[in-house]
Amino acid sequence: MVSVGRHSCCYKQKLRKGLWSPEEDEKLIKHITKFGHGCWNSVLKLASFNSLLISAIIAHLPHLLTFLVSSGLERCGKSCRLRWINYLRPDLKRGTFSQQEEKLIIELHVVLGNKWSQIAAQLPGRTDNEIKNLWNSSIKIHHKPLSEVNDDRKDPSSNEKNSQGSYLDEKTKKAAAAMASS
DNA sequence: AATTCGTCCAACCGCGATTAC
DNA sequence: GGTAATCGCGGTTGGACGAAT
Repeated sequence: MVSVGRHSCCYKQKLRKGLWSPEEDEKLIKHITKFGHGCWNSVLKLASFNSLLISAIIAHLPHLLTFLVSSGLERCGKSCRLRWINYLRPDLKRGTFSQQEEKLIIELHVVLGNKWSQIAAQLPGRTDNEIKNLWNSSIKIHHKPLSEVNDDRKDPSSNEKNSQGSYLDEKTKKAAAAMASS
């Protein structure tokens, strides 16, 4: 079985790697707006198809060559998926995490461990990658037992601990526990 | 002003799970 | 049922950038 860590298409074709350019972002957004984001490999396949179509057209329109070729998305589906999820999705919040969000992450981590995608599911507008980065860069270093964290971060204006000494509401806690057990 | 160091974050890699043929 | 392709996740890396020297 071929290792799929790096898609076979990435070996067969000379696909781009590294940082995304604004043009590539625009191309990906356009594609997803048009075709949706259910099948990530279609991004590449359709982009390739478009390239073929475009090639036929530009054979007669040489002056359009530069623009049309540059519009091809030479990325594998996996890379496109990641870019969309972590950066281009319209519902992303971006910006710094609030104290409330940090507390929630810490508490969810106690229940879920390194299940970043499940933690991210409890934080609308945040990605698993963002949360993972936050954890690895700051929270992990200063991580203390939850009781100490609560003492340190107590903010009377916004958050009241519930009866369990937790900032998680019961609904969220139940959801987290259910996910952890399943 | 130049260099080194540390931090942050976007993106890649490898793997397991799932789906398609 | 077996194999290949695809998806999604978590771990890790590398580069950009600011702070310190």
